Amino acid sequence: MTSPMAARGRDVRRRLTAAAVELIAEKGWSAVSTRMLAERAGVAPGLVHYHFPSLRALLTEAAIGAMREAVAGIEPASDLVDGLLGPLDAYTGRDPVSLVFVETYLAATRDEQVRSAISALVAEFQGKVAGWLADRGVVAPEATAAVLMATIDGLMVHRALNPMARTDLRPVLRRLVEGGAVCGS
Amino acid sequence: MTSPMAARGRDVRRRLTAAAVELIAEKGWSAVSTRMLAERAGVAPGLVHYHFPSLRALLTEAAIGAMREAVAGIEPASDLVDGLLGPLDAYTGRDPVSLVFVETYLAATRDEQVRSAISALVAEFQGKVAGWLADRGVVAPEATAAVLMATIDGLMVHRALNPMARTDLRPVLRRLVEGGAVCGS
DNA sequence: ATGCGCCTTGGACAACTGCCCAAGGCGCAT
DNA sequence: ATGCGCCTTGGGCAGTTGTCCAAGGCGCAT
Repeated sequence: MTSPMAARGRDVRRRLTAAAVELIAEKGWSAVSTRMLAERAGVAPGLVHYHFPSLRALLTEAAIGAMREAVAGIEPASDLVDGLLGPLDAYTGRDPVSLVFVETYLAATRDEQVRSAISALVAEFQGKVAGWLADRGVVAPEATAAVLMATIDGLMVHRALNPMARTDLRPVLRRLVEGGAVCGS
Repeated sequence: MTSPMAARGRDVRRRLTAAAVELIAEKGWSAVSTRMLAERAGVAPGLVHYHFPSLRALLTEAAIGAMREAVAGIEPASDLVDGLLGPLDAYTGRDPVSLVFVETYLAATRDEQVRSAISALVAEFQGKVAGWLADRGVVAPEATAAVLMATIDGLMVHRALNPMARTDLRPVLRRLVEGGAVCGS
């Protein structure tokens, strides 16, 4: 199906996007350079522009791929707060995934292509969460999902500044999803 | 008290920090250059390193000053959600203030000096909000304040991607501060 | 008018940037 | 062994970067 050379090419592509995710987190989106990328991926500098049309295209593809992957692993649990905070525990605000999320949010502000891609990703996941909330009888599931997602992203950012115990926060977050249902019923 | 020359010097300093805030928002923290800054401030390039020891020092001072100023204007209202969302209405996620906040959060990840300054600023304001919450009988005021601040910052970021009506979100946010008090009483 | 401080200018420096390209390597069919 | 495609290399290009610095300007006391 594929020649050994083509397989090697695909491997280089993968190594470059992996290096991009690392470096976006470490240095920041606009501080990542082609030569940095090549060195981290263990390839020659010229390869970056052979496999990708531009540096921006590489960063965009890498970041969106990483975000899509991170979000794909989240499934509805019986306890929604625990289910959503579980992944959050792994994301300290200083890990690559958290930082790539925030860096990409900011990049979206300055690049329409990134903005539309991220916007779609967030909207899709938010819709999924809204569905889970609706199943549980939470009122205003759409708005609640929007607030819940924003809170999680905000907590990731704030935790990088000032690590806080997730356990203390859990009962407060529960108000978001229970306040509308339990309290009113 | 001050000579005309010294006054001129102070004016240049102010123009440079103002330009820094604009450019951090427009281009991103690490994409701001000395010459960009000088041009925007209307001064010669060499002046940047006369008035500031380094580019990083200028960006840090400018960003922290802008954040301190933005936070200083927030006072407790009778309705806390309205009081905190009022300023949020002005911050669309694409205005200089919102972007400087997020950019500086990320810069704090890579610069210990920025991190400690921002951490103190956030902690101080969070403590103030926790006090307001405690006055209103909200349970777990500290944790609630932490979640509330994170939610507001998260909403700023998400609104830049996908503008959403603030009015729809307000009742959901109210659960955060009322769930603990009203529901239980 | 001489000297002192502070502010300002514009250019120099080496290092780095994104992007491009001639030259070569490799696997494979002919 | 010859040719074809894809992948790879390293260097070149023009432009930008942070930082520094000699030279000059200005207000003011002497």
